[in-house]
Amino acid sequence: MAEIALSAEAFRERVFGWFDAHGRKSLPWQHDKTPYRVWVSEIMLQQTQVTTVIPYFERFMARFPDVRTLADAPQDDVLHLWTGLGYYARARNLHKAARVVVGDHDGEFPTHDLEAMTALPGIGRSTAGAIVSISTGQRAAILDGNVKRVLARLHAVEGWPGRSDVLASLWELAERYTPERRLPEYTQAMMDLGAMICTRGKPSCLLCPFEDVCVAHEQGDERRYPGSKPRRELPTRRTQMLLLQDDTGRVLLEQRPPSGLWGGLWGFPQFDGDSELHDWLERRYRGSHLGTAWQPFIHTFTHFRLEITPRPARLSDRRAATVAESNQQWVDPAAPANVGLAAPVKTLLATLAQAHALID
DNA sequence: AAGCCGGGGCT
DNA sequence: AGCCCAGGCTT
Repeated sequence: MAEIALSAEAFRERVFGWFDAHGRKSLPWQHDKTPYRVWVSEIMLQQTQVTTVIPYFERFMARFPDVRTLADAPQDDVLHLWTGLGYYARARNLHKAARVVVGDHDGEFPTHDLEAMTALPGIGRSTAGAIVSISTGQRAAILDGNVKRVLARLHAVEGWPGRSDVLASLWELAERYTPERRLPEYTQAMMDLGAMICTRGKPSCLLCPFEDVCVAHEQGDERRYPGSKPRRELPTRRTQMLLLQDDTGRVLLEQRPPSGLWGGLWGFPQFDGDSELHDWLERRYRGSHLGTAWQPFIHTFTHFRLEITPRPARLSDRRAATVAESNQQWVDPAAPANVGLAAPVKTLLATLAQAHALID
């Protein structure tokens, strides 16, 4: 992490200056900022964008105007108003937490006690900080996705925030900058900066109050921060592709199912293993001669690697080639019909066209 | 530490 | 068609 040429106090002053001029001040949960309303909004906003949340929040408040109403309601009613928002554990936890607040805290959120707040189902460290700072003005830090992005770029914090050391650095910065006054404004401002200026893809650095001190901006590489999740090693699947030729050199293609991998494209008959291949060949093209397998090769997708073993084979019976089902066709490898071909299939056809004479 | 939850918006 | 989003919980 790099330090910046700006004191914590100077940082706050710029945050407030920017918020007063440009921050959001009229979202539905920004008036009547009771712990209850702020809580519901924060839970709804977890992993969910503001514009999506607004109508849900309005309906929820109309039906459950306070924590006791919510606690008294059947869970089905709560889930009903959550339908379409996703992450339904949020709704179940919300309902549970309402009952805890009513049962254990006399209907009042324990906003004087961050630990008691985080003990409520569905409220972690950041959400607790948001509820407390926004609804009571007490000093409490937040570190949601927006603030992570702002701070990671400002200080060029390396690494993926899923790592505990990176997260600890970001929390340290969050705590450092959190002011003593105007907590509701500060908290909202930091989230607004992340959502409106320091956006993930194309940040508006020209409009940012920290354009002159931001280390990521100085590096000209804002998108490098926060570090992205390290890609897991891709799993490898294996498949065999049957290159079945008739005695004129034409090869059999089948159309794949309309959806899924290579949906609707044409490819060679594919098999997971030898026995499936043998069974199929025996049943459909009895007496065909299966040649020596070609060298397997790898085709990479976004989410897995496919090891393809080409299996050349030759029809014994010339008449079989004249019979093709509707999802099959015999094509000349040198001039395949004008249909969609998956990349490795296209490659194999080209190879086949060249190596034609070698296949027996 | 990693997987999971989920619909919607964005590129 | 992925990737990401005002995270937190479970394993």
